[in-house]
This record gives sequence, C-alpha cells and structure tokens, in this order.
Amino acid sequence: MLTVNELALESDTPAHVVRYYLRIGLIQPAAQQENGYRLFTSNDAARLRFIRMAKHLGFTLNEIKQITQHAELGESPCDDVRKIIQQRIHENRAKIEEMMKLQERMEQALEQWDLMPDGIPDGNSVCHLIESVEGSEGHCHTET
Amino acid sequence: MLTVNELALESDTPAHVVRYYLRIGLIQPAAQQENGYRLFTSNDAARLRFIRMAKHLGFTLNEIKQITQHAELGESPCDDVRKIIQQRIHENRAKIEEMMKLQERMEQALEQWDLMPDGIPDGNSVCHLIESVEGSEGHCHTET
DNA sequence: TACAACCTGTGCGTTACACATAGGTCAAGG
DNA sequence: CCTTGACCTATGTGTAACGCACAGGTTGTA
Repeated sequence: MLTVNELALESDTPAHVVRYYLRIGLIQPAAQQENGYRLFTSNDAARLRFIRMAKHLGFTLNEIKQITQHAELGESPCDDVRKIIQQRIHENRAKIEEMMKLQERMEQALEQWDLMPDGIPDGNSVCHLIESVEGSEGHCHTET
Repeated sequence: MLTVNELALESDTPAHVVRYYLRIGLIQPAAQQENGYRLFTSNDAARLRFIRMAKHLGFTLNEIKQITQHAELGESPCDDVRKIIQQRIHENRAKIEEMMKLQERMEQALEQWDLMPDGIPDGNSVCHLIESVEGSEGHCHTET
C-alpha cells in the first residue's frame, strides 16, 4: 500500500496534483489509515499514468472522469474519445489562430511604439500608446 | 447619468461584463441611486473603451487596473506598458508553440486510431486508444 | 390594479491547479 | 520521557475572466 507521496513518485505525478485529483474524485483511495492518511495500490499508479496520458492528449479532467467511469461500467469509452478529440482539434485550431492574431497585434504595436515617447496622462487619455493602436473601434464587426 | 445597461451600450461592452468590472473594482460608479442602482458618466464609457482596447492587446484586467491607477496618480504607465507587452509577446509565442505541438499529437492520434477498432475495457486497460499513443511514458525526460 | 417584460445586484460555478494553514508523524538528541 | 526539527497530511482559499441563475425592483400597458 502506498501513501500519497509514494503514489506520486510511482506515477511520476506531483503530490499536490495527486491530492487535487483525490479532491475532485478523479481517483479514490483504496484504503484509509486510522489517522486519515489515504492508501493506494499499484493499480492506482497505473490509473494515474493513464490520466497523465489523456491529459497529454488534450483531454480535460472532466472528460477523463467520464471515460474512466464508463470503463468501470464495462462500456467502451472509445467512441466518445474519438468524438472529443475531433472536437478538441477544431477548438485548438481556432485558438491557435486567435493567438497568432494577437501575437501580430502585439508585435505591430511594440514596433509602432518604438517611435513614440512616453506620455504623462491627463484627463482625456490614460495611456496614449495603447490608445494609438489602430483597429480598436471596429476590429471584428462593423456596424452599418 | 447612465445606468449599467446604458453604459454597456455606450461603450460597446456586454452589460454582464460591465457588472463584473464593477465587482472587481476596475471601474467605479460615479453615483448611486436611492434604490442601489449605479450611475455613470460618459467619461466612464471612455474608460471602458480604453479597457477593451487594452484587453484586445493582450493586457490582463489586473494590469489594466495598475495602468489606470498609475494614470490616476499622474504617473506615466507607458514604461510598464512597454515591458508588459514585451513579456506577453514572449509568453504568447511559447504558448502558441505548445498548442501547435498538442495539435500535432492530437492529429497523429486520430489518424492512428482510424485503423483501430473500439475496445471493451478490462481490468488492465481503460481505453486502449489513448494507451496506444506513443511517447506517453517518456515524452520530456527519459530515465536511464 | 394587475400583469408581463425587462432590468438590477449578487452569489455561485467554471479549469487545473498553487499556496497557505493547521495539525500529524518520525527519527535524533538531551 | 520530552522536545526539536524536518517532513508529511488534509483542507480552505485564491487564481482569470467571465457565464448563469436567482430573487427582487422598475416600467409600460391594459
């Protein structure tokens, strides 16, 4: 039987993360000592390693919970797994594009600011650098 | 004097977002009605538009709070603004790279799974699809 | 006056942890 | 036996930026 710390070592997971997974019910202790310490088996270490794999593939902890619960009931989670990752691929692509746009905005701004001096704020303006950036009024949707 | 909803319209910001900004003290009501309703001036709308610009450039609400507080005190926030965005450019670049790696992992997995049938979980395995993905044991650091 | 539609402030939920707190455990030293 | 210190434990709270729901107030119309 392993303690939290030993389980953490065995599964290559930080101990505070193991405790977090316990808190949200993603894993359960196999047994409990009289003093309240939680005890685990090597099977729990394997489960934790599975969780790390799934996270590495982009699954959220909630999805992993669903998957393991399905598996406990003997139902195949594979169909859901395929669907989730397809969805995640779409979402991730969109996020990456968004972040690349942001990257461009930031780099353009920094370049533009190179030619501008610092300013003292007055009642009208908070920071003229930020306010000078183009496209702040109608960047996404133009109203007729 | 404007109500929350009118301020939201005036500044092109969703009303619930205005309420959130009020909650965290990013903006303050200029006055208060007897019934507790908060009232604003057109200056607050300008402030809100500034906040949206800064957010569009990747500043966090906390940073924006610092910037506006500096400006209130008559100190120029421009120096901080330059530093923050440089830092943000670095962070964002790293995040984008990380997400592109994830994207590749997900796409490779999905392709690989095309050739694999769904499986029924047994005691040893939770989801053989996920467990079949390479590089899960030693993706970052290989132990001797 | 009754009713519906809308608006108000506020509390809680989200994700995946990080940190702090308060206390328990264990071996060494006196 | 007691204490000290290092380490370990469980749990509460904080994070970013809102989204949603709730109970109640306000306004317009009949």
